[in-house]
Amino acid sequence: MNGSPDPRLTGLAKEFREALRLGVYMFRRLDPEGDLTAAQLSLLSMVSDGGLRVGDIAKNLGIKVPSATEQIIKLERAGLVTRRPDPDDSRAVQVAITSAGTDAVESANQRRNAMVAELLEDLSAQEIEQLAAALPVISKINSSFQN
Amino acid sequence: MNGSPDPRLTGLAKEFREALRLGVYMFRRLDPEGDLTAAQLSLLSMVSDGGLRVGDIAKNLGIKVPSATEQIIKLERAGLVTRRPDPDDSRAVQVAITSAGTDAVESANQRRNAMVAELLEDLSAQEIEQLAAALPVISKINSSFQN
DNA sequence: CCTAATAGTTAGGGTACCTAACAGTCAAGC
DNA sequence: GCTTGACTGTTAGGTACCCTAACTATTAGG
Repeated sequence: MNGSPDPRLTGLAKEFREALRLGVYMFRRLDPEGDLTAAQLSLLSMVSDGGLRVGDIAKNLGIKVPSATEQIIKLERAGLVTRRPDPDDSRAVQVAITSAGTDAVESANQRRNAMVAELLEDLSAQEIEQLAAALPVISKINSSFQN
Repeated sequence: MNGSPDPRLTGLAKEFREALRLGVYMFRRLDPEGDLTAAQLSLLSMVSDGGLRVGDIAKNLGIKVPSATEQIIKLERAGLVTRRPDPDDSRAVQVAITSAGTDAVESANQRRNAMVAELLEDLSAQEIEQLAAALPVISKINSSFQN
């Protein structure tokens, strides 16, 4: 917005970007084979709490609508979600999870969470505290970036 | 290593995975157009402190050797790195940054750091503290995952 | 030497994004 | 009521970045 960056913030920004980069690789390697991909799991988790429209899914995932459509069609072909026109607005499409989808999310999340939990076991109590405290901050930064 | 996950860690693991997912999208969207891509910048930053072999680059980036070769060739074509056989081992290839590469890293980092710094400006002092404290923990988790 | 291990490259393939162009539906104003 | 413009998705075509498998070249051990 303005043009005068605080030098201290710039240093933190650099570290933060480095952590993000590491996170990208970590996230990628968290993908067990023969399972849902990370992108599919993210989408499926999102609709598991209730049906959503394609546009909302795209917005929440931070991707464009055509990319969301593509993923949704794949999941539909796999029998994990259903697509039907929104009764209130025939332009829109409601995406809902199937019971097979629920099962898939369940087991995929469980497996990945176990993988991560195992990594967290090596942390000290203080480190766990520090990590837990920072996660909401990261979410906040992300949502302010959505604009 | 064992089979009894601490339920508290599992909860944190879930939140952490979600933060990672957000981080992935954030990192990607940090890519200004007409600039280096995130992957290219990561690689280029890595060799900017001194020449490295292809295999080392791949290992540090957490990708396979052919993927590294591909990126390196692109960067070479763009005049940002040079490739030459390692004098001590003709099988190996030394990758070094050029002055144009150094300039590109410099400006790309500066631009991205400024973007992130701007996001950080919206945080409270406490949130900044919390974020700063967690970054080393994230790095630690990542390096323990490399194994 | 000859064989096994090591370092990269090439070839072929897949996922997940993107923009641009399109079709269908809704809503507002004349 | 019909047209116009805004909105919701889908289709088409393209790109970035990663992978495995197969190959070449070099090194090192027996």
